Amino acid sequence: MRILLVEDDRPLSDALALSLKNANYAVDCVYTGADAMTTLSIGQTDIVVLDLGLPDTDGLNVLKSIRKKNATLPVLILTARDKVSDKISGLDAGADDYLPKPFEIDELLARLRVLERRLGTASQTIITIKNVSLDTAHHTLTIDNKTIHLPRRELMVLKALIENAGRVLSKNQLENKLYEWGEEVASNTIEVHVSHLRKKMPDNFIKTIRGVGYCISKSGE
Amino acid sequence: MRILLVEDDRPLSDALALSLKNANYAVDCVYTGADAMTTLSIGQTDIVVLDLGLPDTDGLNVLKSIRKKNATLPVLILTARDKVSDKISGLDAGADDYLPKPFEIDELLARLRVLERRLGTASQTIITIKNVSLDTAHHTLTIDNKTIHLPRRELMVLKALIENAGRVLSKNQLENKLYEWGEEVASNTIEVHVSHLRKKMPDNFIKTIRGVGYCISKSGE
DNA sequence: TATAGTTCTTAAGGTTTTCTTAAGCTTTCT
DNA sequence: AGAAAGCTTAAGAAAACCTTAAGAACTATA
Repeated sequence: MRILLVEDDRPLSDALALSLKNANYAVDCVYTGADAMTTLSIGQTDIVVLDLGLPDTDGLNVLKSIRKKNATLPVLILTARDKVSDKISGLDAGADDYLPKPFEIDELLARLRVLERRLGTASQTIITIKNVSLDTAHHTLTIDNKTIHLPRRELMVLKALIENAGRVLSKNQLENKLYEWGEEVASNTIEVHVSHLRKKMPDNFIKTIRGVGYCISKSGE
Repeated sequence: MRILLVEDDRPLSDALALSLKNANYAVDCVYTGADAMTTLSIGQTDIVVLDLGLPDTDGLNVLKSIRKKNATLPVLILTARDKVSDKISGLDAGADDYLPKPFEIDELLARLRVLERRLGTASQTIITIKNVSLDTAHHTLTIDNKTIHLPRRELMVLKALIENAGRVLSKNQLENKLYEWGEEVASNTIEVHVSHLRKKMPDNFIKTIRGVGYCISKSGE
């Protein structure tokens, strides 16, 4: 799950980014509305966390631009303004949620989970397909009542595939879910992780679609 | 657009219903969780506005029942509880939004609009786990009927973990529970405390989940 | 206020796990 | 058969975590 964090206050941005990373999100930080739009045009963002008090433009304008191009991308607004009227205009401009500062990071995380869940990419902590269930909080995979531990990256790959069950994800898309900017990887890492995963999972659970990518079918078969 | 309003306080319910009707919603009013479920089974409801303080059951249970039957029906929670933890448990139980009382009707309406738009597209003093029990009031730890003294910080770590048994707490979260503002710590303190704690506790009582944090399972194993 | 006894934080070094890379092998398609 | 794509494996590098010990910072007591 990849989050675009638009927050001009560096210390706050850094702290948030850290917490988000700890919660296993990939985070791209930008500090201006213009940069936000540029990043969004690349199309890798799953959720936007947007501070309204930006230096270059009013955050609300950024929000409106986002909405013009993408009607469904989840946007969570973050702001010091706490008048009810601000809230209302934010929500009406197309935000999916609104969190007034100061807030507790745990609440932000909870609200993000709501947005994530809504993405269809059901991201409760436990995701189940057939006899396989993945506990993303405890990093464990349970198959037929046997529980094993999964390392971070393998978990991320499996999670992405399960969340998108029925759809094919290319290696590139998977890489984008695993790695942030400037952290790109230049080898067959994904293949390796998939290989490791397969050893731990039922046969043929992760299918390869040659020339396209990987896929887990919704029914598990 | 048809709203199910679940609110047991008659005057409030009447007032809300009126405002909602003025805002062009169809409103079904019920005053108990049981009635709510009955109404929902008819399947005409678009959005649920749910008060958590109901006479017959805890609103959270109603919410969970709703979620079992319908994963996507938008639910907005309304409640007097305003602790962040309440919010989080509400959101995690499947609510789409959360509005603490008292609120302004206009904000409720704005939040309803968001949901609408989307439609288009431990508190006990003594906690015991297995042979370990922690008396949070007296700051003592008892293992197999032997009482052990714990230094303050170790106790805080253990308490946090035990109170959240079954959940994984990151080092960061633990730090947040231990240190106040301006008291932040810049080293591996948590690791050290955990290390010390482990010497005093049953083997494998505190598990580490690499890349995530620490966890004590509810059963102790 | 001095002193002794705890307790806390840091930091360094050691251990274990996890990640990436790269090379060679296998499958699939033309 | 040959080429391209994918799979597997192993090894070194990197990251995360654990342990220990030393000194700083408390606390209690005289």
